[in-house]
Amino acid sequence: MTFKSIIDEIENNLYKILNDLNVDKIFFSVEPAKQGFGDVSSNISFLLAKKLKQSPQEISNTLSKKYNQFNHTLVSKVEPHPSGYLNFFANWEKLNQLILSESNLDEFGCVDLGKNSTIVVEHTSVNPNKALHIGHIRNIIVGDTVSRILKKSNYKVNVLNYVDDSGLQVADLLVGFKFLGFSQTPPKGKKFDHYCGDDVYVQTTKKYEQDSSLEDIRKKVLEELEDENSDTAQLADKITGKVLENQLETCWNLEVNYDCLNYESQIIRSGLWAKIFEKLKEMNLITFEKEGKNSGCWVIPGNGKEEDKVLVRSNGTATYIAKDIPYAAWKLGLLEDPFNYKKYPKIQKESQTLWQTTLGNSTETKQNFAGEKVVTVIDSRQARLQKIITTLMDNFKSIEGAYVHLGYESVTLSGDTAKKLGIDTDGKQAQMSGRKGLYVNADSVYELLKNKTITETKKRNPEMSLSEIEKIAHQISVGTLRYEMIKQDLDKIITFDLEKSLSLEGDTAPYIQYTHARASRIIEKSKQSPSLDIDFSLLIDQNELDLVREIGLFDIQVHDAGKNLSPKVISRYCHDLAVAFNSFYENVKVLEINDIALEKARLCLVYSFKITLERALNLLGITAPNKM
RNA sequence: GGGCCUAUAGCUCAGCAUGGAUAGAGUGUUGGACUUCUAAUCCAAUGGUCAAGGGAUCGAAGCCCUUUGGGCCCGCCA
Repeated sequence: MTFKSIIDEIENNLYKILNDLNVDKIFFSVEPAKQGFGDVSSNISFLLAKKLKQSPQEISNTLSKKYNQFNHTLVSKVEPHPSGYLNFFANWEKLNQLILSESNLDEFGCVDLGKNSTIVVEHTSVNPNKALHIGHIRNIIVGDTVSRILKKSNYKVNVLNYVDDSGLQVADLLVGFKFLGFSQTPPKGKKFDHYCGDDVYVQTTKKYEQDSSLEDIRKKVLEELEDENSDTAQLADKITGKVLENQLETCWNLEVNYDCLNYESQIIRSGLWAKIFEKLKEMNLITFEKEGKNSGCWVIPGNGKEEDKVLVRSNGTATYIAKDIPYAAWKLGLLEDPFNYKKYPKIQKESQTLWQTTLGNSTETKQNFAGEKVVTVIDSRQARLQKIITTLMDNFKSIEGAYVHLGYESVTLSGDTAKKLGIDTDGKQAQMSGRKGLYVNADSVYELLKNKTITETKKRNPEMSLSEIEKIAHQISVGTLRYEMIKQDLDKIITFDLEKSLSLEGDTAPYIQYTHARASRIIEKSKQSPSLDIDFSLLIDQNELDLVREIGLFDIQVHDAGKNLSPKVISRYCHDLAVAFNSFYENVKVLEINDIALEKARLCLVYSFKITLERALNLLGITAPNKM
């Protein structure tokens, strides 16, 4: 049991008291208290004030007296506060034991939101024509972190990456290679994805402005892409395959894995669209326009003042959104699966198998990556389209809310950083643009961070081997980048600045990782080994109790994060844990205190902190070194 | 014109879902703490008409309405 046990005990008893007083059920709060107001607080008296025609303070008085008549093992004192709040003080000897014991279990922090059901998380989904930039990284890290939190919340999670390998952006790349004479070999030392994005794509799109005849070529290339046997499609497969591999390397380096890759080209060739189209017609969800501006088109009628959305053009071809509908339905398992599955040839971290769809034969057994629920991570500029898909899916599937669009605001570049990249915005932040070449590559951010952290680590550990320094620097760099991407709410724009965003101090991953290193060193240096066979009543210092309490809040935070699909909840929790530990570290000595029993008790607490922080950081995809 | 998001300390952000106590962090500035379990740390000072106005409430940063500033979206492009 965790801190939640004392909350549950109080809640139960308060309900019993209400019953005694013959008061209707009300929903009061019982929450961890603010600093200086005991350990747990309830607002129950405010809510009763009107009903009982008494002041909150009087009610708190009554309730605190009554509370003592009920069974309570975890509460040592109830105190009515003059403000009206009812404050509870914990029996820390018991709570210490409960929380510290529980924290040693592997399943500590697990909650049961999913009831072992299956959920799909789709994220990344970048056109395979360029390297990943810092904006894509927000999507990837949000998606990966949410996946990890959902796993901890007892969902079986299938992580998908949709590869847009047949759109305009790919066609543009092919125009560059086939007609503008770009070599298929990048300059020495440059990754192929960087070369495609930085050079071929940017320069090709620039040429469109100068030479309008290229537009026809582009159109032709796009058409040829549809025929999988054409030379163009074969070349596209080769090039997008290489870019995709480079992109995946970037993701894997950031500790992000996937379960399956879905290719847009295959969705199109699979015939899923025709099936969904029939279904939409049968269910009367779309209409054929006989007049007006959309004459001759199949449209999804807009709600109220919303514009109708064209699904099938008057020439019979399907629009962009028409590719997303079958994919959404496929993810929810609403369609017969037309795909076979084969293994992606490269190995992911922890040797997790990465599958990919194929329309050809496969010797592998059929896989199933559909879920009862689906979370699609796409930035909120696509909110309108996603809303249409969500509504359609609600019509298809009986469980309401089965399809969720998890939106987030974009990453922009600070005025300074944009200027460094050659665009003067008058100090204002700037939207990134792949076409204009205005972006910061994820790989280069990682490299910058790594060089910085190598220098810092060397400074502090001059005797350390280079390989060890590299390993630590990697952990800190990945941590820093990942933490930056999720520490604020999804609806806040992240303004990325090459200087400021790479800080290693303050509310950053290294701050948190550092507390882990401190804890590790204490454990390493102690002659005792951490154990639960200790006298729990020895932990009485406020700094100790605050730390125990913070550890005990883990499952409550996971529940919050999982329920609201909110990664930042966990990043804040990690930060709070670290703050509590630093405060403990400054004020409470563990080693050389000439009291073995006390050292053992504190060591148990330090160990408990260390493994809880590791588990919480693991939800963020961050590992903490033992030394740094 | 319609829709979505946003406004809290000089700057970057928590808190808002579920209204209640003294509105919290980081950063910045100023000062202090390393012969100590690692100073990527800690402590102190500084800093707020919670965008503005109205409403409902015993009580609003939070709920409702209006206004304003900022961002994004609204193609038979993807």
